[in-house]
Amino acid sequence: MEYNYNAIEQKWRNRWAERKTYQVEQDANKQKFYVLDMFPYPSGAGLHVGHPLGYIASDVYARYKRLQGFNVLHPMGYDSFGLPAEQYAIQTGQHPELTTKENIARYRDQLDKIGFSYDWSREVRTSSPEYYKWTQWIFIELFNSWYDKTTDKAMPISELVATFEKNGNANINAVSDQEEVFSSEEWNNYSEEKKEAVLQNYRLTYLADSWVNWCPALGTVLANDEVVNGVSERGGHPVEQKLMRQWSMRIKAYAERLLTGLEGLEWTDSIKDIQRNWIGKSKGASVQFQLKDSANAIEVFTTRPDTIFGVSFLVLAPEHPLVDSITTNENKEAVAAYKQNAALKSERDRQSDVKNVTGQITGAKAIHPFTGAEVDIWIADYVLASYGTGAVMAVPCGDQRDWDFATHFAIPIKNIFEDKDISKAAYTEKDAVIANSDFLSGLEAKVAIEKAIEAIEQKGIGKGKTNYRLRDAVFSRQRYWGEPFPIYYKNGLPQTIAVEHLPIVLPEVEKYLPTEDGQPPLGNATVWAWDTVANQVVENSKIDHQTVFPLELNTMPGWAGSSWYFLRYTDPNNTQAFASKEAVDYWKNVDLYMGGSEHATGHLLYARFWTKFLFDCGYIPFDEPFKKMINQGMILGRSSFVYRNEQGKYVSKNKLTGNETPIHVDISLVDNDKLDTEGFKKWRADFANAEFILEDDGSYVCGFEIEKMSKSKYNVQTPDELVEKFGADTLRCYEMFLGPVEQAKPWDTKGINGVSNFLRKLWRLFQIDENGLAHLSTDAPNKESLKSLHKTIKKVSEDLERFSFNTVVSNFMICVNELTEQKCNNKAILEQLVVLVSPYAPHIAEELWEKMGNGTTSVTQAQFPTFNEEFLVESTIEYPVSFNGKMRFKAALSATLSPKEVEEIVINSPEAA
RNA sequence: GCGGAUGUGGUGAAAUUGGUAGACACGCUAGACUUAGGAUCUAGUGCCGAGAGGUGUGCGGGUUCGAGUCCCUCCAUCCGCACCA
Repeated sequence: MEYNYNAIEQKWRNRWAERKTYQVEQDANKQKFYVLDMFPYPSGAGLHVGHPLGYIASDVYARYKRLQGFNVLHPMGYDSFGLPAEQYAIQTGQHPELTTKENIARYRDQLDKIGFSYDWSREVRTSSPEYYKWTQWIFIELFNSWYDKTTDKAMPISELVATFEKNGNANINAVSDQEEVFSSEEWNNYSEEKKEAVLQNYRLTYLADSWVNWCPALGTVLANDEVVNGVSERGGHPVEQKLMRQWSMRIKAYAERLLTGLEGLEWTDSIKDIQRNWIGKSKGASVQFQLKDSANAIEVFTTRPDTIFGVSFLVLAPEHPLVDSITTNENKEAVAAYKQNAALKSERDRQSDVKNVTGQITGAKAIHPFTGAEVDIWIADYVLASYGTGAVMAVPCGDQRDWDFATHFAIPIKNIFEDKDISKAAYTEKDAVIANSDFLSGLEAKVAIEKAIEAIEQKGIGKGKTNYRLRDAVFSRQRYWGEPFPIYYKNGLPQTIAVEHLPIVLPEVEKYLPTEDGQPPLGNATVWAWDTVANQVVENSKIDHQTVFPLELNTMPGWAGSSWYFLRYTDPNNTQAFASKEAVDYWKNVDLYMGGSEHATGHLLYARFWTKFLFDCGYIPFDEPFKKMINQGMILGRSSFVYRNEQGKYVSKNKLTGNETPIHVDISLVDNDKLDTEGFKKWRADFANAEFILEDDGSYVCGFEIEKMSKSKYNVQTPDELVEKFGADTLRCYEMFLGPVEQAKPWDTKGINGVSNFLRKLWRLFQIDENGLAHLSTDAPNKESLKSLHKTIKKVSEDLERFSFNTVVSNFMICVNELTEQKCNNKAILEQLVVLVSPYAPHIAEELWEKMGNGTTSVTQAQFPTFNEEFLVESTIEYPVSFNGKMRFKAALSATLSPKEVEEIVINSPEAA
């Protein structure tokens, strides 16, 4: 009987659903294993062949772990808040919820066809109120917490308030923006507004006026990771700096723990490095420079306190708060002009202008703390207001930027390094011996740094300090399709809404655009006020600022819901908590996380932050969300092009003259680079009367390019057609066979026949007759077949353990080829082979499993075969190696021996003795 | 500029610890069979050479009995960061 994959796959899809084969429950007797895919945003384009690559790999692994007896949690859901649905709503008026639902249905349909072993009873959607209720709850928890540096964890804000009432804030060691020190009396006499303003400096999520990345085209602010090269990540629109009152997350509080936590993670070095880089820790010192004509001092941050005797001027960021007050009269105009110029420059201009040295002297002078010399104070936009203290001590001999600046403005450069030439460039290595530096002279830089910090601290003008480049993350978005904040405003002060009244459900609006006076889209809602008596959302008209108050108009960013979703899967329908204690204690964190590396500085950092926070609060027993991560590479599309010339004719590739414009053409109209010209004419109205300049053989040859798959490039390969044509099992094996999952590669179906053949050969081994019966031998298996099988078991388990998904398929092929050649139809052998193959090709495995007489059980309940070395040993070859004039024997390292075994053979060889 | 990764046939790629480089598959060549198929089977296929043989993992060195693998220099490609003091 032929291998009819369509019928078989249909049959098992239904059975799995009926039997709830992949539903898992907590089971204290079984060890858990949590395999998770990054959940997708359900876009209108549907799933393309790139999506399933990671999903298939993780599904293979989940199935493998299940066969090993683990209780495997393998869920799926949707990151369903997002921009495209909202933009579609703006254009068409269709509610984003509707669009999202339709897209999810399509995704689900596509996913089901590929045979994933997801437990769909645990599906989560970030846009469902039952889910975002708990996103809102976490927000409130953050609002009600502050970071205590002494205990190095988040603590309840109520304890902080209690301390303020008793002792003021003098002994509080917090991560905060609070600079003012107050006593308990002062605190107790503060107004409510003042108290809240102070608390905002401590809360882990807070409202503050801050410089944010404002994207006028998108009409919203963006987090740093959403801005790439000065333009928005989505859409590539320009981004400018704007001072706005926004919610922020005090992620900086976790900078050090986010850094050290990386060490224990099995992530790739490159992702860890990207995060390290993003956090950007640097050690150094802060030093105060007293102003000559004022009581004020300028605090600078430096990583090279050892070079302090090389300071020849100070530079402030143009936005530095002291600039205006210190500038001398004769420089006022020039400084103001420089400041204005700097403010007008966009991020992008500033970046492209790096090589251009600019600056302006303020006329003010500071006193060098050790030499007492007067040093000029400049402003320049190479100093960033948002890093360190917004001021630097310039050491031109040791810093290239300072050197460039000094050279440009003809400022004398003092050399404080022994035997180093600084006439052409600064000497920036940390290996020089310091000279001309009083008590630091003669010391090596490393020693000098410590000595300098000591001296600075002794003088009381600064201290050793660590700085992080990581900024607090802006948490407000001026959008409709996101989580509403559980916040209302009383006298302008933010108030939280108690968890029992959550969720605060997204209100209906007539327009999804911002309001005319620039308010976020929720400003269009007419039922968007909070009644503190009835504890519900009521009409805006009822706002009286006594019992009914306005609600927050911003919504949360896309990363809010995705920062904790892995926790929700452990207990997705809980209405009393984000997840029960028992559930998170049992399932714990994700053992294997599969997803793209593009989330390195976004989702992956924020999820780690929230996990650490929830850990601090005692809600979860771990402080890292994802233990092991694999980053699947992007599958690229192969776009096809037609070329239109100036006369409007379409020119075939080999007839091009160079003056034609390439136009993307739908890849479904192209076969083997040849265009279906009739189909092309029908494709779009403007091509209906297309005229062609063809090849000599009368065909039209298209050009191609490897690009990211996207709807607009008409190069999207959906998995559906391949499932239809070859079957899901073939698609699964083929995607794994393509190469290492981590690697980006263009999609290409050339090799799919080979994989398809493999499954057919596997089918044929079972000699299934016209009545669908397998003809297998129950005799004792022969040695040769046992060897083939066990060689494969060994290889496959080793390869799966090291996540080498592609080589596994090759080993299956070798095994099937060998068994075919051996004419093996032994039941005991083939049964184990079926189990072995089932993670890759679950449908055919189930069918064969059934045909072997295991009708009542599923192959998913089988045991993963164990490797028995006794079937392999005789396959080793020994060969002589000439070594130091003696002859020795060493075993050839065929795949069948472990290093230990090889060692033994070397020792036991008579010649070696 | 800094940090990370990668570099192997016509193609996708294997080679886990330094031990027969190119497994497995695509493609290609020749043949067999046929109900002519995107079917199956057989043989061949790194490069040079008729052959014996030589040569070969981005370039150039080094360590080693032995290097795709370890070390150094350089080159190329990709990714991340980028006036971060």
